[in-house]
Amino acid sequence: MTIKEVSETYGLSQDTLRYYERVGMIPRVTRSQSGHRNYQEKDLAWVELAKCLRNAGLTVEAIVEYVRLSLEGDSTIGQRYELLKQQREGLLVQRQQMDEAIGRLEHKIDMYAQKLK
Amino acid sequence: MTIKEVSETYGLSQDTLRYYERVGMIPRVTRSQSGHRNYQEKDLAWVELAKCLRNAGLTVEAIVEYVRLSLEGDSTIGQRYELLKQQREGLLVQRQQMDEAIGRLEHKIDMYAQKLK
DNA sequence: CCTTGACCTGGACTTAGCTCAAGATAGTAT
DNA sequence: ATACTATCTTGAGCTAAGTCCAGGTCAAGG
Repeated sequence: MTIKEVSETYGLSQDTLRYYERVGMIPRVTRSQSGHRNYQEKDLAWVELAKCLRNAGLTVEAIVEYVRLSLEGDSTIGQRYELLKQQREGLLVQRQQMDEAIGRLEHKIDMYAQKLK
Repeated sequence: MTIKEVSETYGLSQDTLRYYERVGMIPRVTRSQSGHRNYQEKDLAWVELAKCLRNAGLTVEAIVEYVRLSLEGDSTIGQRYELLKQQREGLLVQRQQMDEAIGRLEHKIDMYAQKLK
């Protein structure tokens, strides 16, 4: 799969895909002999994971660290476990705050709806 | 309440509190005759709202717009209604993505826990 | 072959949201 | 009064996460 196709498939710009790779948010993508990226299944899986985690709010730094550990092999499983647990905690807090804000917005929306009647 | 106290109460730095006011994320705070901020109940309520919405991920821009409309009076209720509904949609999408990522993290965490046994 | 449109790399630029610094004024304790 | 701490304003600086650009290579249709 070319970078253009990946870009269209995942809704990430080509620049962003290159950036993700450059900073190590995904491992080095498979290339053709001439150097053009040719995404394989495994590359796509990394892209998908990176996109999912970024969307949820993980920092680039955290994802880079996770990928780095993953590439280092089984000796880092403990570290990856800790890292993911920590990130999950962050997301749970974040979700809590979000729910609070949503509740608040909902309440105000109802009030305004009343007034508008 | 002085800016220092507000800062400690809400966990926002004094600089951030001034910044929020400067950009219009909260209305101008009550001052003493000498010009020092002296937060009243209503000022605190704005601070609290701003903090809650920012924590949830609303942009400064959106909050500024909401505050601007609020200060303009009842004629803007319709616009505020629309604005809040839109922001709520954004948060719901965001929460969806977060839930997906949390699920994914959970799954990986379980896998690692298995391997670590 | 040759042109035209994708792709490459490296580095500069941008945007959002703070955060820090400087220089001046105010409040408070001795 | 003196000294020390808290606040004030204005404006510059910083970090994260892209985004854009220049100058060069590659590939596919005619």
